[in-house]
Amino acid sequence: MAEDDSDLNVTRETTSLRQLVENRLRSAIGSGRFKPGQRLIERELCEQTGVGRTSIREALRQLEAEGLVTTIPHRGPVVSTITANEAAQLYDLRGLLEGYAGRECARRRDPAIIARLRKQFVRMGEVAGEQDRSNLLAAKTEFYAALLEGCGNAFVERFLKMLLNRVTVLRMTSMTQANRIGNSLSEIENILTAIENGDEEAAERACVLHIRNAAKVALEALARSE
Amino acid sequence: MAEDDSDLNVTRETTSLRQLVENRLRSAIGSGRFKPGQRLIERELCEQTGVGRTSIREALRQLEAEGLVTTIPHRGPVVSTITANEAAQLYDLRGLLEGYAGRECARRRDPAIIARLRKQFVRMGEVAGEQDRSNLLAAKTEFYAALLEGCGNAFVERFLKMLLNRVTVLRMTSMTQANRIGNSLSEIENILTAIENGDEEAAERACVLHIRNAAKVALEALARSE
DNA sequence: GCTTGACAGATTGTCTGATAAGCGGTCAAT
DNA sequence: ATTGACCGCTTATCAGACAATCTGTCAAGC
Repeated sequence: MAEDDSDLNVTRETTSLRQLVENRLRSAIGSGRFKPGQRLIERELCEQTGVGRTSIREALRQLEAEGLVTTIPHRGPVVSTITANEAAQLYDLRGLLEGYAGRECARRRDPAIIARLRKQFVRMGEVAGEQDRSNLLAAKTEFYAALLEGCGNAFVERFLKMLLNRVTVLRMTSMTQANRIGNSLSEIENILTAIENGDEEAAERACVLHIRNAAKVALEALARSE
Repeated sequence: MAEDDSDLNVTRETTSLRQLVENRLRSAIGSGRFKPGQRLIERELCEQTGVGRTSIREALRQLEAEGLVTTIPHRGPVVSTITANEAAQLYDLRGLLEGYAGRECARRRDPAIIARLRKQFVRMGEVAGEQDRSNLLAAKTEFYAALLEGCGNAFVERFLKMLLNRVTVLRMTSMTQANRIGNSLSEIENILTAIENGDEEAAERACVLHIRNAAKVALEALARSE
């Protein structure tokens, strides 16, 4: 267990092609470059990425397992769509898991995690006024990442990451992040202070409330768009 | 929505080969035919299943995404092992999710689900005395399946299925199902009656308690085996 | 004896090309 | 308007090939 900070751990960046493709596709879907419902034709992906069909197909299988794409037999993969009903379930579960994560963060009070959370919160405040929302979104993403890692449960972390990917796609469907993102700042502050104070109950409640509010906005927008 | 029970919905049996392979491998792992830590060599799997490498590999990618196998670069896939620490996290999350499932079952009180639960519970009682535990295990599996479906949340259902698969592998690691399975009958009865009564709190508590007890036994056995 | 370096075998990672099968749309015939 | 045959597109799956890389071994050197 002799791990000092002089990190010799060389994690090779040369990941497998499949892995790269997987990440590329994931972010392409998350960013809206591939829209929900859109067909993803293997041959086209081959041309666009420059890799063989093998790697494309295997990457697609993983995304399929994550629920990000749905494969229709003999028709091919499409970017997963989501119904209002499923979206509600998604947010329900997210609330449950993120509540757990918040609670655990508050219980553990890992200084490193808290520092990361606070840093991102501060950054959110700084960039909240900007026209371009991408900085704010980035800070928020980082905040969540810290929250997930902080809960100390790899399974929760993994599942929440999956759910977040799906939520991102949902945003693409219903085009609803701009207004909401500002309002949620105070909610996030509540989460942060509860964690800093080690108040498990409050942290859980704050997380759940935060997700509930997000869910409300998203579901309304989704209903409107149908 | 005119769906009567004369079900014309012909869902093709002829699933894809990849799907079949995936299920085969999953159950081979779940049944202990492939043991944790064991290497799974593609070519051997090809010979054993009689399908090409493509299908094998794609099936492996899905199992990898589920966490059931771990692929070591340029070395190949192995059946995932699990540390005591991870196992504790696994059970924590399972408690959380199954608690939710129990609560939701109690809230919804779907008669069809309740009937299934009760049926399996009765069956458990009938076969509890048998020397061969497989009937009991089957009933328990069915009971869980009904509980998961009954919660009405596809995401919860899916995640819990993943976790259950991992737990099954864990059993293979620590060889500990025989004694426990009998003791849990009364716990299961508590779950069932709480759901039948529509008592959400009690259902959640009963589920969580059930998992906690299961976790304790499993973790002790796991610790002993290390 | 222990470390180092080189070598060989095993296995995956990836590509290519080929064939069969299934889905969806078109279009003529009834 | 419905039916049925036809056709193109795309996947599903296979076989074979080659490079990259991991692992273990074994001899050489200190």
